[in-house]
Amino acid sequence: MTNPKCNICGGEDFFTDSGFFYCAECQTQSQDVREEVFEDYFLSQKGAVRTLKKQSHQLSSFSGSEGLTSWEIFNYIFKGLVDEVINLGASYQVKIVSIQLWTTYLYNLEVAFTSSKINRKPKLGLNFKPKDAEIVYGVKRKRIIKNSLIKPNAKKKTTLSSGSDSDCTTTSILSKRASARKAASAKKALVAAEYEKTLSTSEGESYSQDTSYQTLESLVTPSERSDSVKSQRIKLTKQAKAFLLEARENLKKIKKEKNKIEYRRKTLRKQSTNIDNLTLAKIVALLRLALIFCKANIYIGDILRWISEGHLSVNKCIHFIPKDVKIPEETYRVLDPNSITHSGQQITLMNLCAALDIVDFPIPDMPSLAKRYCVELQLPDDFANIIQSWISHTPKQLINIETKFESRTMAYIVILMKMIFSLDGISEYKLSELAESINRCNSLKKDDQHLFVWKNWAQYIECRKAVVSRFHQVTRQSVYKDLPGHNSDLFLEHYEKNIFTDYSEHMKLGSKEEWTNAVKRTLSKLDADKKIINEAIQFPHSLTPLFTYSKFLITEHPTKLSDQSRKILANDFTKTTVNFTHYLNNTIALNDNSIIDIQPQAGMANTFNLENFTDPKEIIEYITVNRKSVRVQLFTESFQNLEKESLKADDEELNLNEFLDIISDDSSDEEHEGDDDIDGTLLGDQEDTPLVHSLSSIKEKSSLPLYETRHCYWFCHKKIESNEDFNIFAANVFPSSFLWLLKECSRVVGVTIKDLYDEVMFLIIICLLRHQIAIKII
DNA sequence: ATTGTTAGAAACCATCCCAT
DNA sequence: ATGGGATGGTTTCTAACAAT
Repeated sequence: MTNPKCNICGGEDFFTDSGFFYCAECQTQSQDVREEVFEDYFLSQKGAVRTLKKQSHQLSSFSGSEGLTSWEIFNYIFKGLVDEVINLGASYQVKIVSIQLWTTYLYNLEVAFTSSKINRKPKLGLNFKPKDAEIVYGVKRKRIIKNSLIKPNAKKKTTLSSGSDSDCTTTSILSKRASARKAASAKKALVAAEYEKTLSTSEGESYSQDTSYQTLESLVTPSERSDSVKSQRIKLTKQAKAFLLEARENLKKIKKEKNKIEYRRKTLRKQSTNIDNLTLAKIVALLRLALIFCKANIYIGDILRWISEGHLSVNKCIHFIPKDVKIPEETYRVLDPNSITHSGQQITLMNLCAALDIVDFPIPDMPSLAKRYCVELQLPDDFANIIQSWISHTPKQLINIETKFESRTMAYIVILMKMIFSLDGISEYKLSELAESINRCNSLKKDDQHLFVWKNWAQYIECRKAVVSRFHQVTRQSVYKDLPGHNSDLFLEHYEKNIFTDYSEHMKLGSKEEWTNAVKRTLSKLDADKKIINEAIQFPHSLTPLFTYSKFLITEHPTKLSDQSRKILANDFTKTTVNFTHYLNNTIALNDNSIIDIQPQAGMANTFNLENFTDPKEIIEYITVNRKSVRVQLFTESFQNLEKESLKADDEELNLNEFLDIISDDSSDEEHEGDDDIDGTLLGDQEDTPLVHSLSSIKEKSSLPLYETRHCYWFCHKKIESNEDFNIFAANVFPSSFLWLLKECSRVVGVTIKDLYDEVMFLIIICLLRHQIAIKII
């Protein structure tokens, strides 16, 4: 490689600080160098990495057979993922930002880029892999495992008695596994006397005799004379040392040997999820962080979906690593992709920011995300516009790194849907009828925009799910997870391509491989007789999966769809409008001079006003969710009015509870009035309205009610900790339409309905009430 | 005094290996 | 072969703190 030159002064010497490259001459930070180094770092592994990491060390005479350290393996993977995500539409900038994050992260781990002057060896964390220790410090793996920290007295005894290398007995706190096993057996053999003995010595003046303490402090690796490579001390990171020191103090206080073992086990276990412990999940979090900094319109949900669809090969990340490299089994552990989840990524992301001292970051473009969700859900354009302007009027201080942008954005959509349609299980269907009637009339006039019909839309969404999941395994899994699948072709095809990784080269056995092969054989056999119904269809990657896939199917494979589903999917709801009030105070003149009179009505939401549940305790029993009380409130005023009133009433923030009480009092009167009227008019009208497209049915002066649902907003506020409890609560309390919408929206985002509803509550309480941000609907 | 938030502990899950 | 241990991860509970 040719040495990069500084743009400013042409110097060729660079030093690193905190993962950034600076020209040695003029001290300017260099982006170019960074990039080149990145390429080298990533591409010519052997040379660049080791040079950067431990340039002048004798150990650099590695041969390929030595294997790679875990960092190098993750380096390949990270590089591979970054490339893939760029292919999927992210800007090239992601690569550059990735370098910065990666180097900073490694710097934090004290692995690389720690100093420009001295070439330090990578330090090891608590959960280091024996292979890393071997490569970097020449410590034999066996040796590490043999001399384990967890091992209690049994070990001490033997080492002490063996005498000679009592002070270089080692340790790795790390090989807990083997050691604990030994500890268990040692326990039996060992006995109380032994324990008394050590106790007395350790309580005594000198700890130096206690091997475990020594290990904690000196962390020396054994020198095996027979070794050609001179073994060295293993150096641990600051955090690791601090942890060990603390553990030492705490261990002093613990009397029983059994408890000591337990303590060691527990405290070490905690370290496994530490951000310092590099795992696949953290690589994905780094990738997401890079995307945030690049303002890419790619979010956790997209990454997870792409992973499951195979566009991001996290599931088979082994392919990123050169064929001839043998991966130690311990490293395989941390390559397990199965446990990467949305909430976990969110937490990891926050931890990562904390670890890297990231406090400032660009705010994602939530309006465009909202637009995207609206496209995916095929919501009307004017609906999307309202959402976008609403979001852009939300105060920025409500957003920080902990914000779950995706859920938050979707929460706006849920709330607005609820304001318009009330979603109490009744109003939305009444509105659908009204809309259909109006549409029927308008269809004669060409230019008029059609109204959004809730129930048709719901039908469309359901149909789309069903159709796509016939051909797309991932969709099938996410949508009909609980239903038994009956398309083994689809499953096998997906499995072959995206899930199965051949571990046999790297892993001992086994059992998993045999098992999966057996299942695959069986499945293949099942289908052998049948003729193949669906050839595998390759779907394009997309940020709006269901929308894109359904369009893809319609255009590319129309013959595979039934007429009816084609018809339903042909609907275009984005061109409809939710502007019901447009028709308010208007009458629609029909061709034959008959007239539909639209009468505004009070909202219908009171039908779900929990009259049945006025006493919170009843609810608790009813929904069998225990613990805290349920607070349910009902709104019947528009938010605009709320704002004015509350501003008038008090300059300071109004107590939320009082506020709610006032409102609900006001509400009850109005509602009841409206209720009766509505039922009367509506039923009468409904009977007369045939499904057929017929004007004659609409008599002169017939009237249709228009429900101004936004004047009548309800919500339930309940703090429920666990997902399961929340599901029970939701199933019992929420109207079915609302629950359905919640489920759909949360699926689009990729979170649980509880996560989404938490954000909905946050928006309502914090944004709307406390900050008094009114939304003007329509 | 009561409530809401929060970090951290504990419980739980799935996977794999090894010693028995 | 089999159960127990280690591991990385997720979810739920809890106790301490903060805010009313």
